[in-house]
Amino acid sequence: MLSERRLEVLRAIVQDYVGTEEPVGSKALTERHKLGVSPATVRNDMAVLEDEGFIAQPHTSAGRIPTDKGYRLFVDRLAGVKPLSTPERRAIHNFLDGAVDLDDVVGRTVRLLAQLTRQVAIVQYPSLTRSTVRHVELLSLAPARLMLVLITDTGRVEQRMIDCPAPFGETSLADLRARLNSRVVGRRFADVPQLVQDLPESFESEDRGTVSTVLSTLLETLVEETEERLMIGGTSNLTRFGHDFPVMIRPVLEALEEQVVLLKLLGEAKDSGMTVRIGHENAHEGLNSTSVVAVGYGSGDEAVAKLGVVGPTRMDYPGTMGAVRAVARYVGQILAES
Amino acid sequence: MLSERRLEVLRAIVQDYVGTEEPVGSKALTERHKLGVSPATVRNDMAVLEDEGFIAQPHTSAGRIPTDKGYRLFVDRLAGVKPLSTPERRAIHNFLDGAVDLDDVVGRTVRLLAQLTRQVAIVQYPSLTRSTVRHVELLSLAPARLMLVLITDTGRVEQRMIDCPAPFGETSLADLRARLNSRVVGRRFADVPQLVQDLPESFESEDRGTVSTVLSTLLETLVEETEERLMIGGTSNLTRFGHDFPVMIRPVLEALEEQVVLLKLLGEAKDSGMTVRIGHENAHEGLNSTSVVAVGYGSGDEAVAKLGVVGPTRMDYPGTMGAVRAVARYVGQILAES
DNA sequence: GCTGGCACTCACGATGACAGAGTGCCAGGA
DNA sequence: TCCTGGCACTCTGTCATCGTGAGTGCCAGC
Repeated sequence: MLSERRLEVLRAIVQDYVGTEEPVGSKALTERHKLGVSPATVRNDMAVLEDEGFIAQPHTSAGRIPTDKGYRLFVDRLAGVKPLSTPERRAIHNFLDGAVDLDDVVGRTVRLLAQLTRQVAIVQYPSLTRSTVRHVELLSLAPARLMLVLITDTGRVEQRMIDCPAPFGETSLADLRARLNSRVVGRRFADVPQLVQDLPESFESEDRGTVSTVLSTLLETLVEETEERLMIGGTSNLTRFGHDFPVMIRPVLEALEEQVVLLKLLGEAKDSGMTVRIGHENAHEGLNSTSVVAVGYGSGDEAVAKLGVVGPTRMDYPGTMGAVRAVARYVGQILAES
Repeated sequence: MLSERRLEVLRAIVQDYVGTEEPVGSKALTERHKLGVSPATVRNDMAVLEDEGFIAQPHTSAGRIPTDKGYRLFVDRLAGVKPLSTPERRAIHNFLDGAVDLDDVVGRTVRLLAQLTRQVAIVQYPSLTRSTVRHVELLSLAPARLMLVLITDTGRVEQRMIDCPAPFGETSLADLRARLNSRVVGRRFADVPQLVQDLPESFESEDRGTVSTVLSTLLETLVEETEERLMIGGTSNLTRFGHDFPVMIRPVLEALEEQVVLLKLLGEAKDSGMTVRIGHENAHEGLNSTSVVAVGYGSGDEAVAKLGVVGPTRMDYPGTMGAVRAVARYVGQILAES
């Protein structure tokens, strides 16, 4: 259907439009790109591309702009991932190497990503359930008050207060702590529920209530959707959205404030490989005029969480994808070292 | 200088302008408010108010709008703090009571405040240094790897990884943990440095290095400016900023992304009582056209942190102040209970 | 299947007229 | 001394008009 040249025309339109933010016409195209044909020919090609739904006119007698479908084709077939420049690569290292703490890593990553892509960055904390248990700690804060601390191999630390049904002695506490750890350390959090199921049975009846309470708090902490956390940054980049920006920006800001929406957004991304969702491909209505580029990251082969950026559909896809991928890889490395 | 009636005129101007977002003229004023005088008289009063710098004209033959100085006078002498309605009060309770966790409390507070005031909300986590030590925990994650966990009476939990210079035995660990806690529990974090100063001396020389490392990590965690954390929300309310909003919004978004700026902003607020900073009274340039309403909150008399909102200078001061104060009080209560 | 030419469309900017809101000032009255 | 009504003036915002230019679609010819 689409000859090589027509694809070339589409690519040129996307590139020009991303650069100039203005509808691009046939004449300008032939001037800026060596297509080897006349404007009239390009016009014919454009008419075809428009029929097929890849480009559109804001109004008669204006240039064309790519549609979501056009960007989709561009991303899938016409563009690669642009590798970062050496200075950019170095910037990533410099910026992330100073982190002292998982919060710090995530915070720096968000800022870095926002800066590199000049868009809104979202970084999910390593998911508990997909991580491995490094340690589980139980502290006694008051006679009938415990604190449960979960530590993952990715450096994430989660804590919960527990009000015990009955006072819990130091010996019982040490006992529970030891048994708990011997069962779960080194295992995946997702498997923890099974591994601790029968634990209350092995305790004296007076302690059994407390042990059950502790375990149920532990399990609650692991519930997906609840345990997910994320950080967001670079919202001021939304101001570069375009001329029609007052209209566009509000729903986007609103969507970005809803953790649930963002988590769903990242959740829709594939577990492996990069996911690009363009305009209306995003389920959330407020994000219908944005594109999301997301990718999983992790210390090993498996992704423990995702990160990505949100920007106007009119974005530099190759560059953005390159930055997102590079950052994700390096964050993975850092987590592996910690 | 300023007669009672002139102040009344200023109040009317502020109220109308806040409501309509449009310069207010003498005729409209006399119609909407029972000033008991004619437009011409109001015009004369306005001329005086303008001479004194309380109001200004965007251009000749337009109505007047209050200046920063005008708002200042309004806040100081013409308006009180508007108490919340019962439904609003109830909403605060309902919204905050479900929190399970300090993160949760802070998160809910931010959302609540943003919703009540329809502005950008900022909530600082309880400062470590101003809180009291509830517990200090040391965990051994690997032979030469410790985790330090600090727990405050306000429910804040902070953790740090520590790489020890030498392996550290379980006995030494228990010893250090016990001595540390016996010295600091119940004391203010600010006093901790003095209290632990001489601790390394009482340890065997082989452990002394590790003990020092632990202590220095502990002290680093307490450094002001570093230990401060905060959460922000309601940025989508910036879209209600006004017509000239594309220009205004960018610097504000940028400022809001800089934790340092925000911390300084809250830091400028008085420790007790409510602080209102109007327009140019804010040191940060990007916030020159915003006002900040901030107040300290705490579980007792003393403030452990601050919270507040950022909005256009053209804001409903009495209402905003009422909401900020009410939320701060209730958050204080919640912290005291936890 | 490509090209040049041509008529047509439409957004955008400049211009000018006009209405409306608001002001400042002044002279007269309480 | 202070308030008021009246009046001339200023300025913005809006609307209609018009010309320009970019861009299109179509067609006939190569």
